[in-house]
Amino acid sequence: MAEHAPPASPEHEEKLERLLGIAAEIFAEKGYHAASIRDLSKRAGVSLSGLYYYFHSKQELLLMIQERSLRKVMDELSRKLEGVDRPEEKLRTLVHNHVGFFAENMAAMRVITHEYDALEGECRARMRQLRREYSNLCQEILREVRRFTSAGDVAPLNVATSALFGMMNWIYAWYTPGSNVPVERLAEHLYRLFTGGFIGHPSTSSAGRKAG
Amino acid sequence: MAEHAPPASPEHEEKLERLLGIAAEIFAEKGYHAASIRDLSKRAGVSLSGLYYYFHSKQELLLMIQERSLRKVMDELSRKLEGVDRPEEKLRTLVHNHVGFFAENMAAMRVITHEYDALEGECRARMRQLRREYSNLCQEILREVRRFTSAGDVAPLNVATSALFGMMNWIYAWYTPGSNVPVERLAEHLYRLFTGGFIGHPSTSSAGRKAG
DNA sequence: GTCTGGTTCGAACGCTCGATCGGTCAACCT
DNA sequence: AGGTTGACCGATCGAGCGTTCGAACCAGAC
Repeated sequence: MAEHAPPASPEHEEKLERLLGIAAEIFAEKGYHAASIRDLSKRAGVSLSGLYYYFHSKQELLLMIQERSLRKVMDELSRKLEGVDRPEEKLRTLVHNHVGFFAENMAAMRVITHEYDALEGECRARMRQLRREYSNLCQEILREVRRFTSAGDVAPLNVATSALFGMMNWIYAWYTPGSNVPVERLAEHLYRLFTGGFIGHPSTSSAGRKAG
Repeated sequence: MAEHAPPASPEHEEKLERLLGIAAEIFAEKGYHAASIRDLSKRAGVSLSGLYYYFHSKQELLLMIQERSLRKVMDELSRKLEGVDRPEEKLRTLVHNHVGFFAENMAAMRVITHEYDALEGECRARMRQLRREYSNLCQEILREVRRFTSAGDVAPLNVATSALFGMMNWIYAWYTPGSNVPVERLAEHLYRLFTGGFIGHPSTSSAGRKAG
């Protein structure tokens, strides 16, 4: 192993990022197993064997796409959470960050949610760890929200967490960015649906801004 | 076409159902493209070519799994909805039916939600139609709920519908039947989360049963 | 016994896939 | 000028894929 160690030169990293982006698009379109390295070769304008200079295997390519993207989501969330104290506002930040990143980076996010099972062995373990971290962070925020509001035990925390991720991740199945529902509005809708529910409760809650 | 028309004899149908069940399991485990007809051949104890007596192609096999399963869900829902008048109860019935069928038929439901894009051309169109019917039914129920309750315009109906399906369909990513959360309880949790939200509203709603 | 038709099978075809290997070529260092 | 190295490529390998085809099996009817 370590046959061709990543030189990490800026140009190298730049081209790698470009390849990962194109690969994410292809994986998102056709699915990991149906997509071929030859597809990537054609669309990127790089020879088949030339691609293997940037990754060891198709598996590693998939892992890099997922790991880098999810890390970006988590890093940006951490940054945005600095200075935020109110639990409900933390939750709101998480939803907006997730949905926003999702809409702006549809291909990669689709690969994360849809091709997780395509990872094998060590690769799967690495992503499982990262996903768990993210999920735990979300669950802890929910715990705070519950403690600091009148939230009863409508559902166990893990069920609520999964439900929230379900709402957010299902976006890829129906939402097309640039539709009549802008991203920020969509995020706010999902946030309110989750906290207040479809029927909603009288007043409470944060932003009074509504109007359409 | 119509080379070997389905004789529809009881034994034929029975064996076909068995094959579809096993195929659903394999597709659910490895994904449509990663799974091979040879896998099905081995697990079913039928020769490779013998399988093609029951379907014309891998595509048709996938279509049959999805179409039959979703139709079952919809038929059973229609049956359960007979005699139900209150909109909220209709919604509750839909959620319980969907989640219940999901948990009891995990493989097929996973194939429906996860391998829809693996369908091509005519097959995709057929399933799109069926999915649209189901989704529309759900959306109409939500419309009724909104009209007959104090439900404000927390979110557009299509967003709410998609959010609900997201919550329900995401189950396959985390829930294992027979865990510490029984299916009926899970369904009720999701129903309440969706209608009342995570923070919830004072009283309202149906079943007063809570306790843990 | 033999005919018939639904059912099953072994063997093979053509194709695409992920991955490898030896080689080329410009850029840089000494 | 000679040598090293990072970046890239054409050709190819072996494996597995979906699908086909003709032959065999095996009830029950005659």
